[in-house]
Parts: sequence; structure tokens; C-alpha cells
Amino acid sequence: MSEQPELPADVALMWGLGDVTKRGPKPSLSIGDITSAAIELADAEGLAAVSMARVAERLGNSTMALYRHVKSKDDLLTLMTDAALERPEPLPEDVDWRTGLTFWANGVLTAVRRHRWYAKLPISGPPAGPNNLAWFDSALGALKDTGLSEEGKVGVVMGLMTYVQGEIRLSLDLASGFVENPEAFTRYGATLARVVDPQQLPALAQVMAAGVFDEVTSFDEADEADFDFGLQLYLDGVAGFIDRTS
Amino acid sequence: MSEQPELPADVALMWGLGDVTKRGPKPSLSIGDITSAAIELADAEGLAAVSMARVAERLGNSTMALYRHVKSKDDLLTLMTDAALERPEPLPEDVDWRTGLTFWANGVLTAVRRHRWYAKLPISGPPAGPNNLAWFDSALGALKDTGLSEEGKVGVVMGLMTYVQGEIRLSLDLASGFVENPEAFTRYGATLARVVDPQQLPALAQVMAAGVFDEVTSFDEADEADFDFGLQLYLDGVAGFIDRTS
DNA sequence: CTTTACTGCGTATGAGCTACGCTAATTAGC
DNA sequence: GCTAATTAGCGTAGCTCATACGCAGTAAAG
Repeated sequence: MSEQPELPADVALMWGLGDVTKRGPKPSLSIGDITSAAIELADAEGLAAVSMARVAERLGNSTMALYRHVKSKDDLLTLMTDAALERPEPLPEDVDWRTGLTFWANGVLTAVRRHRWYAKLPISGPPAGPNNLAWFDSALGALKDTGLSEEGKVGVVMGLMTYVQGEIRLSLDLASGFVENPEAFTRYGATLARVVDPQQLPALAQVMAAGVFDEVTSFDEADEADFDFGLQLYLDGVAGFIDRTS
Repeated sequence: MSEQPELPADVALMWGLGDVTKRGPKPSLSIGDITSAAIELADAEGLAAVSMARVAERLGNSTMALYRHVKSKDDLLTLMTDAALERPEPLPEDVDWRTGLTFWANGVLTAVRRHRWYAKLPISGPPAGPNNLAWFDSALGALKDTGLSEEGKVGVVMGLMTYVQGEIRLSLDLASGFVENPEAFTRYGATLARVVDPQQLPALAQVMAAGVFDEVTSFDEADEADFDFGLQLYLDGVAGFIDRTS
């Protein structure tokens, strides 16, 4: 009745819209419990540690019990991608779109940084989970007073999401690469020096000669600055777009 | 002698700078053979099909033979990330930086699109393989005549890489999500309608009311347009940056 | 009280990565 | 040419995983 069957199964799960039947034993597990346990495990020991057995163990249940609530492991991973985002902090009142989007982008970044495994999960479709949509809405809301068409707003937000996505992925991948093998970073300048032939890669050689890769940056700082630099460039572009279309 | 031991093992592998010893049987496999076989397999059947056993089978060798050339499966995946990029097409002569970077960005996109699994592989460190560095050099070269400092160039290119990375990942993830489960896309508008509460997500509801999600776009086209839209916004920002600093 | 639907779980299967050690090939040094 | 050193290929086996299947117990429905 209240539930048409049109919703994809995983979307229904994320919104907690399963069929509510009353027979049988009370479930001792909820999807939320399972998802949280999986997230805690991933936070603590990395995504590789998330096996159905380990998650079940953490919940004091058997491995196969999980399959009563979740169709497959991939299903669980999808749930994790939405749950990990949590709800966005509401935008500050009465700020211009640029401040709003900067706030938003930094919010996404810090939300995701709490879960270093996030970037390793594939995105299986357009945003559909409650948290993902809340973030989507929040970014669109920041463009409220720009006079852009709805389609224009979506384009701007998509581009921003793409940039932030890229930054997240790069940043998190590099961060875990750093933990695994710091040498690759601290010795980066030296490595390039061994390997780059100025004849073949002249522009790169020139950058190296200027000493740009010499300083062993603390990496987290460098990253933050790069993110903001690229973000502001993108927002400059958006500003031009808004001027042009209004 | 000619090889200091300073290079990380995987970088040495990518550049073909292993120690050259002469004793023992002639290897019947080269690292290049293994990498190519793995890439062909991934192209044909997806990344999940790339197991050490399948790769070995394709080469007519036993599984364990591979481990004489490659430290682990992760090692092999790292090699694949560099090899899959191939060499960049040289930039057209005498074009301005903007045309150059647009050409470059589209080049990356098409190179990577040949390998749909690319986005699923983690980036373990800063660009160090021969192909990665060639792309890096190519982008830096496009900024040759801008008067930017070397550091400024690196910043601009990093931002661009980040954007393109994000686009690649999103685009490829969504594409494979589409193959797997087209409904999630064709029914996206309907799904949102079921799930979005206009009170809680007003900006999103407004976009939906404007019908932006109604047309079932052919998806590939939509994607291409989005990429270019965001790219041009970013380059607008870069143009401003160049003006400001010269 | 019986039927029904549903939860939890034990078992088993098959696939995957890789440590270990053996065999055979090839070259270095004499 | 002969011996020792070194290395490639590979068979076996151990471990971890995801998950199909079916059984047993439980709570609501009739």
C-alpha cells in the first residue's frame, strides 16, 4: 500500500523503507547496527579488514546472520558510503553564494576525512541516499540568490562535486600511500632527479630545477593549500558564469 | 654502480631499471608482458577478473611464476596504473595555454576511458612512472608562455589534475554503475520524487519541480557536456589567476 | 493450537593470495 | 670442461573470504 515497489532495493534500505512485517522472531540486528559496525571497523583497521565475518564478530552474531539484512557485501558497502557522510552542517545564514560553497566544500572534505577508506569505495549511481541528498540540497541552496536557472545550478554543483571528489580521492589515496610508504614522498625530489631526462621532459625538469619538489612538505598542509587554491580557481570561474548569465 | 639503491622498488620496475644479473635461466616472462596481459584481461572482463591465476593462464605460465617478477598483486596493479595511461599525444605547436590545457584534459579523459577499470585503482603516491610523468610534463609545458612562476604552474596543473581525476572517477564509476543497474539512472527522477521531502530538502525539490531530472539523458552525452562545462569554469579561474600575477 | 513467515546460524564450496621449498637451467670462476 | 652459485618456474598447501543451502527455533495469525 504505502510502499510502491518502484524503489531500488538499496535506496529503500538507506531510507529505512523496508516492508514492515510482524511475524517471526524480533530481529536482533538492524541495518543501522550493521552499517555502523562496518564503519567503525573500517575506521579502525581499514577497508580491507571489513569482511562479513569480522563485522558479524563485532556484533556478536554469526557471519550468515548478516545476510538476512543485507543482500551482499557490495550492498553493505553502498550503505556505508551514504552513512559515512553524515548530515551536513547547515549553511550559515545570509552569506553570499561563494562563502556558502566554500563552507560546503570544506564541510565535505572534513566529513570524508574522518573515514580514510571513503575514496576507495565506488560510487554506484547518482546520489540517492538521505545523507548524499542532504549534501546535494545544501550546495544547491547556497546558489539560491544567484539568479541562475535550476539547470545552471545543477551544472555548477556537479562541477564542484567533481572537483571535491577528485580532491578527496587524491588526498585520501595519497594519505594512505604516505602511511604505507613515506619514502616515496620524502624522497620524491631525489627520485625524480634520478629518473627525469631534461631532454624528454623539459618542463618538468625546469620545475625541478626551480626547487619546487625539494622541500619535504609536511604533506597535510600542502594538501590543504592545494585544495583551497584549486577550489578558489573554480569559484572564480563560477563567478564569471553567474555574471554572464544574469 | 650505475644504479644507486635509492629508487623505490616499484618505481624502478616501471622504468625497467632492475638489476641486470646474468646467471640463471633466461626469464620467459618480462614485466611488460605481465602488465600487458593484466591490462588486456581487465579491459576484456573487468578488474575483478584480474587474478594472479587468470593472468598467468593468459601467459601460459603457472600462477606462482608471476611472483618472480612482481612482489605482490598490489605491485602489479601499480604497474597497471602507469602503463594504462600510455604516452600523451604531443601538444599542438604554438597554441595558447588554454587550448593546450583543454587538449590535454581531453587527452587524459580519452586515454583513461579506454580502460574502464582505471578509476577503481588507488593512487599510491605522487606521479613517478614514465607515463604519468610524461603527462605531467605535457601539462606544465602548456603553461610555458604564461609568465607564471614554476610553483604557480605546479599549482594550476595540480588543480587541473584533481578536477580531471574527479571527473574520471565519477564518470567511470557511474558508467559501470549504469551497466550494472540502468534502472537507478532511468528512474532517478521517479526515485527522488518518492523520497525527497520538500520541507527538508527545499532546494533539491525546486530543481526537481523544474524538471531537470526528468529527461532520461543518454548519459554519455550528458557526461561529456558536464566535463567540459566544469573544465571551462576552472580554466576561467586560471585565466584570472594569470592576469593577476603578471 | 496449528500454521506461517521469518530470524539466526552451521556447514560446505569454491575462489583468491601467497609462503615455502624443490627442480632445472644458466653462467662465473677456475 | 667442471663445479658452485644463482635464478626461473612451479606444485603444494595454508589461510581468508563470500556466499548458497537448509535446518531449527520463534513469534504472530488464524
